[in-house]
Amino acid sequence: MEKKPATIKEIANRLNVSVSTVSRALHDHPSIGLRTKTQVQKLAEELNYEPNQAAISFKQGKTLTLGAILPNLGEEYFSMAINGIEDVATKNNYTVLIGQSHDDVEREIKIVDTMRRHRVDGLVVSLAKTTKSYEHFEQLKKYNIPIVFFDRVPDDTDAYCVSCNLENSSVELVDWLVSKGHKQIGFIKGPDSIILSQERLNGYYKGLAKHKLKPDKSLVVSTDLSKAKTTDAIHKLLALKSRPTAVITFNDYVALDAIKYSRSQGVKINKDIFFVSYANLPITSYMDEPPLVSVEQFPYQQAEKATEILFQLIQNKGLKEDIPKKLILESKLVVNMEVK
Amino acid sequence: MEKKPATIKEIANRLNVSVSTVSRALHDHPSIGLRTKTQVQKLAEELNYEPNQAAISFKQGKTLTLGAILPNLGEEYFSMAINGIEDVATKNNYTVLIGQSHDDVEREIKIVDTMRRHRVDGLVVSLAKTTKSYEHFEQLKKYNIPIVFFDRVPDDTDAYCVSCNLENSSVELVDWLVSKGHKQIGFIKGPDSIILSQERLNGYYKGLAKHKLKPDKSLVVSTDLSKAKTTDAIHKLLALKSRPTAVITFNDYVALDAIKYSRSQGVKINKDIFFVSYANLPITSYMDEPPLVSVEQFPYQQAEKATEILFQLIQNKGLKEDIPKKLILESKLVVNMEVK
DNA sequence: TTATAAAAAGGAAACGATTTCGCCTTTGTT
DNA sequence: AACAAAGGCGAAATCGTTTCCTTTTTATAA
Repeated sequence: MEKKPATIKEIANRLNVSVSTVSRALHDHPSIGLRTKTQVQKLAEELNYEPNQAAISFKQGKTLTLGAILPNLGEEYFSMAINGIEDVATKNNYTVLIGQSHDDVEREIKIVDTMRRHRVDGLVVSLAKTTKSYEHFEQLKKYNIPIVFFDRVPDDTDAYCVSCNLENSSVELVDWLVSKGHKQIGFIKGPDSIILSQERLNGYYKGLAKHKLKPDKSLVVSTDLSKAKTTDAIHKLLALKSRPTAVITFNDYVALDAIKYSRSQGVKINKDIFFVSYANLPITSYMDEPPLVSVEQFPYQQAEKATEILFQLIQNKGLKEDIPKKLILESKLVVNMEVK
Repeated sequence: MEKKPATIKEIANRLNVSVSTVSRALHDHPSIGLRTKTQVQKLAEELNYEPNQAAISFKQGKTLTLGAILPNLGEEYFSMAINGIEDVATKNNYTVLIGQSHDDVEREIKIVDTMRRHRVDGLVVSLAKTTKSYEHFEQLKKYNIPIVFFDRVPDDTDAYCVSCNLENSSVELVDWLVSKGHKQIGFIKGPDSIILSQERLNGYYKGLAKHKLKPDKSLVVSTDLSKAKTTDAIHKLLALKSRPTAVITFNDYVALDAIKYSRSQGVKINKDIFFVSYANLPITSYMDEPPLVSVEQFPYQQAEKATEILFQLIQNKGLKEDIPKKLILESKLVVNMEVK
């Protein structure tokens, strides 16, 4: 019971052949005779032989391991994303090493370090919301470890990124609200460090312009995504003399916090004030008063695409010219049918 | 830019010392003189030397990698658990290889295989709900890969397990309901393959007995945790001539599905029927009508403990006698304060 | 000084698998 | 019958580190 796993050497000894023969036999190499081949394979089976992945990784300089660095798996958005990563990895016979930054740059840096030491073959990353400098990722180039970012992508033209275009659907969000008769549309903005915060805002302004509504600074408030700041933000909107009749929130979590606070202030949700949002998370289906409309950002697909691109990078160690640096998926407006 | 990472050999050559000296210098070995030591360390710094983890893993037969096999990270319960695993792993300088079974045994088996090939040093596992045979885990003993299960643990006296005692709090759940005047208490049971399903039920019966309420088979219905089956289950309860005034559900997700369906049937939640549950997930805090009481099962702590035990097993390759096979944490009744 | 111990450093094997090169048999061709 | 081609296999290098065992150098005591 305490015996070590069988090695090629052992098989070789027992059969009185060389290790090279065993290795080749196990790989179905043409230069090994049928007799020896079957003999070897049979014994390997019997001895329960498993190639030592660590040895192979070492020899080949490939670990068959991918790193995934995400802000927080507790957010459904990212747990959906990890599924995309895992699925593609599995298809390619890879495993996934995980690291959560918990939206903390320091932690992110440490994780990158660990991943590098473990010599992962590549990295799929969604940035912490506080990440502003990308040095820790730059380093990896020296080690030839390719990276693909998704969703929370860096502001770096040279990086491979997969993200969702939110501007168009932000405009559509305004379209939809206007079509329902709204003229005072509030906007809860996310942190500037997240690039897509700006994209959402741009769409919002474009949408207003499209409908000849003039933008009103007081209708735009910010949150760092914490419950406290979100509450502050919605509080400001509620306190306005001309209260908005609809509010676009950064994402579903922000929407939920905002909705909760609003309700506590006696606001009738989706009546006095309509809430619309981004992400379209499954958990909102459990809500009694979910955001009426949410922009689906396809986290699974984003992560899936990102991982596929990563594999291209891993394989095409040479010609990377034909791999697009920026892949932009289109987001999609989803109207919650159950409501109304 | 295309140069390979620096190796010990390179450092040795440049300084005209042997590789063994470099290796020892980097490890602060006493038999290396201060002069050489600092020289080596300085050059290592300059060359940006990083030990090749793959080589070390290979040499030492340790990968500094842990496997975590969980049903589904999309469930908040397990994403909280993975945090516990990751935190302990990080503290021990380990990384976590992840695998989601998605509650499918076949997938679970494949993941175990992959993990074994990658020669993880140990495994933290929460079983798929359909897992009934544990052969795929048994095998790992041959490879000396220790396993610790948590929450969804096997029915195997020989396995290391960390779980929560739910019987006591199930009794308390009944206590609480009875104290609120309930006499007709429904129970939505989970699948038998999950051991804790039975424990919950036992507690329920004990609780009834304690208060001299006689058990009524028709008040106990089952779900496989899918939305459809849960809906079936709650439907049966609602159809009873003597409807329950309170329902104990398998977990928060089941509660949410049941609540949703009940509401659609015109039931006034936590008025006509009170819902209580297990898990106490953060997402329920977003609900307007969450389960009134939920049994906190401390997923983070369970996973944390499990991982700590795993490290003991990894380290004490010899004397495992003093490590408890079954660690049982106590669950805790949490009354949702915001409601009522 | 010399003998001897302690300190510092080097040599080399080992870990498990892959792979290049080359050797020795067959077998086939003319 | 002679020689080439191909089939089947082995030896050895290699990947980067660690570690046991020597060897050399330096310091200390006799």
